[in-house]
Amino acid sequence: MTGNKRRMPELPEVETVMRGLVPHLVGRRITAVRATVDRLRLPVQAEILQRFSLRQQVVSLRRRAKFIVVQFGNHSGLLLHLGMTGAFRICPRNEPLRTHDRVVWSLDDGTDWRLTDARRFGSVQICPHLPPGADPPQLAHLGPEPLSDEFSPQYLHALTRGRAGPVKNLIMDQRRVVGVGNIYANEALFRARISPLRAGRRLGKASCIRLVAAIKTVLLDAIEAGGTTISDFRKVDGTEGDFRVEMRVYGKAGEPCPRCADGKRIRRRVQSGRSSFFCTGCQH
DNA sequence: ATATTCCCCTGGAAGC
DNA sequence: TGCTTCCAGGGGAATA
Repeated sequence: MTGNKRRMPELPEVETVMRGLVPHLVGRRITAVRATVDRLRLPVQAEILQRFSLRQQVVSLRRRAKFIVVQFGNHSGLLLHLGMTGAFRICPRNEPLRTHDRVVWSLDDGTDWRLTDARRFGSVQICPHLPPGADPPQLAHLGPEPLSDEFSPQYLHALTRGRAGPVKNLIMDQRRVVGVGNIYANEALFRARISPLRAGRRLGKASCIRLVAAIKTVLLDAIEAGGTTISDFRKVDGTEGDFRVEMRVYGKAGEPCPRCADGKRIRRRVQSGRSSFFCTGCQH
């Protein structure tokens, strides 16, 4: 079965990780950088990474989609992605490297900031020219943030017009709206009582209102739940925050629907190579 | 143009 | 027990 004991870093997790890093990184200066691999999902350009981050001071951090942007003081910065298994850790500089430590930034307070990523689906990119607050050019194609006012029922309705493809693919398309991964796409569609198989063009205005609200709610709930673990993150002992947002359908194939009175079973179906979980009784 | 498939990678679960 | 196979998913390239 599709268990998810370990939560993938979706938008709420990335937001929480970013917030947890702030007190450790902002104001710090980078004294050394090294990589233990040539590439993650993308090549890790160690020399360029060195050239642009050495002696730089971290001014701020922000999240865009599932990326973390680290702003340096000289209009440069880092663009980071955790992929499927990535995590950051702050630890003493003399701590031995762990198996999956991929990139290590040494900081001027004697600590190391390390990216650990077993499956190497993450990425570390340098942004040589990054004005404060600007989006790195690598992110130019991204759609609006799901929690912004720009992501409205009107917006969703407009972009579903003429779409034959399933609505689930649509809300996971980063060009339309960012940050909705497979897990929360399933959960949001369940909350909105919309089948993941439904064609985009068959979404009426009422459905768009429900779906936009469901996406925002499920993400906000998860951020709130993650927020309670930020103190854990700050313990810096490598333990991961455990999100306690209750999944209602994801990974629950065969279990009774938590909403249908007759207890119809949750179905699993593969859509574009990703598992969809839904109830045929209450999602249409 | 849109819609779908494939690939990167590893560890844990399931199967034999 | 131990080996093999399957499977998970983000994102972007490739393909139809």
